[in-house]
Amino acid sequence: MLQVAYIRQHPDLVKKRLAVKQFKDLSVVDEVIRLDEERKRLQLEFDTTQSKVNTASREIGLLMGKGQQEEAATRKLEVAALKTSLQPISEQLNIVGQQLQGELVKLPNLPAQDVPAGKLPSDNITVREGGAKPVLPQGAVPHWDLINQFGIVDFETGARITGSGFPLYKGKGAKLQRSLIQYFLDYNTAAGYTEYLPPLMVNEASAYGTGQLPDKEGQMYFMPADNFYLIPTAEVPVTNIYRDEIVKEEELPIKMTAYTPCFRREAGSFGKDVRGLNRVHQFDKVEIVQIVHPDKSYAVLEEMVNHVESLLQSLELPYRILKLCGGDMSFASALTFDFEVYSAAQERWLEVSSVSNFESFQTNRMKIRFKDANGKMQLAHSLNGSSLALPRIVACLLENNQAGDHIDLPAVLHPYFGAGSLTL
RNA sequence: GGAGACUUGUCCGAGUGGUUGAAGGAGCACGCCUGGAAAGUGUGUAUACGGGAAACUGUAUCGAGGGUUCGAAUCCCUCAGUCUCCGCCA
Repeated sequence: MLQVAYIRQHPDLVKKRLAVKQFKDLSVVDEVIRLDEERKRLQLEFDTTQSKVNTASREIGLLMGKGQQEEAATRKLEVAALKTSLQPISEQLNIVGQQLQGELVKLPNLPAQDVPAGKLPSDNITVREGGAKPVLPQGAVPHWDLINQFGIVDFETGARITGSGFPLYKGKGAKLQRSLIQYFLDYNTAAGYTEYLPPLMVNEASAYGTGQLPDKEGQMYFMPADNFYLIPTAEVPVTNIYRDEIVKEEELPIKMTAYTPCFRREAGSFGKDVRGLNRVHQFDKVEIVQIVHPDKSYAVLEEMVNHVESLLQSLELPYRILKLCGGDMSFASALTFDFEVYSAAQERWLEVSSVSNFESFQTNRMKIRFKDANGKMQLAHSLNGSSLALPRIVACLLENNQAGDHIDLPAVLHPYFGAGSLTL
């Protein structure tokens, strides 16, 4: 959530930046400013009247202490009158406060200065590429065929147990998942991230904190009996670890990593985009999250990008890093880098990670703050990234390394998988 | 699932209707003391939203939300959470 004070001070700048993010309804900004002024007016009125009530009440106490009952009774009437006049003010103040909040949550985060303008994924800028696209053997097939050949993921049975998009990993397929998770977590903890295993369901306040609510509730699975949401990413529970906390400045940066399954409803997709492991309702992911000093967040973003890049390099997959344009970025992000790996048999790029700086957008909602050197309260900045989402990594590993009767695995995975290749 | 206890500031902990934003302690900051440090000692130390050039000042906040009252951390109701005992259970 943007800070009202900032909007008030820089309305034109805010509008300009929102336009980069393809946010059309700029009247929201004016409405926020108007409601904020209205709120201040009412607040002042409420405070002055309440102040009179408080003073009178104190005096009544003193009078009664002195046994001057009659005078006390007179003053009570006075207070009653004040309170009657206070009622509509307080109601109005509440309404205006809610309206202001309602408008405020409509505004996405402002994109950073160097976010490219543009609406579509094609407007994203390729920052760099790495790894070489493999030359596949004759008769190479996409991963959904390999999965069947090797008997490692069973979509039909998963669909029977739950529904489509809920893969059932089996045998070496299940072990490959476990190997990847373990490797990713080890890689992250070696870089100083603290490992967490968080709850997989969150309450409303947590979903609101990271920006999933109020806007995108349709993307999450919801359990009405208990008012819980299944997490779409570990980002939600992990970032919320510090919700409503005032941390010590020297505790920053806080680096956290977690493996969780992720649940996404993702209605409305079809065709080859969703074939096989390309897009599923439940998948495994290892996430990294940092809570940092505002002055450092862009340096940390770069550090996280490098971290994920090295991880991809270690998997020996061809990849590219994109700087997302304003129109393709998420609601809460100020700057995002997407990582895609090249799926050689499908001949397409698949997104496997998204690393973002949210600046104070999430921490403002969650009230994650620290006291700076001057003793001033400041919002921390939050960042997160995938390292990595598994299904598409698996798709690429399978497709790019297929060798007839087996699939070669990158060296880093051998100790985890207990073998150098996946065989029939 | 049943019964009970509890939820106060960064932390511990007092406080059952009237200057209580909240005693006391710890921690932290600054100063004194010291060759330096520890100990000792003095002072300060919540957040949000307002007003004010500033000094300063108003309002709210003692798990959350309602209520009673001129006045609530203190009384009542609802909800959430923590702990203990019993039951059940991987």
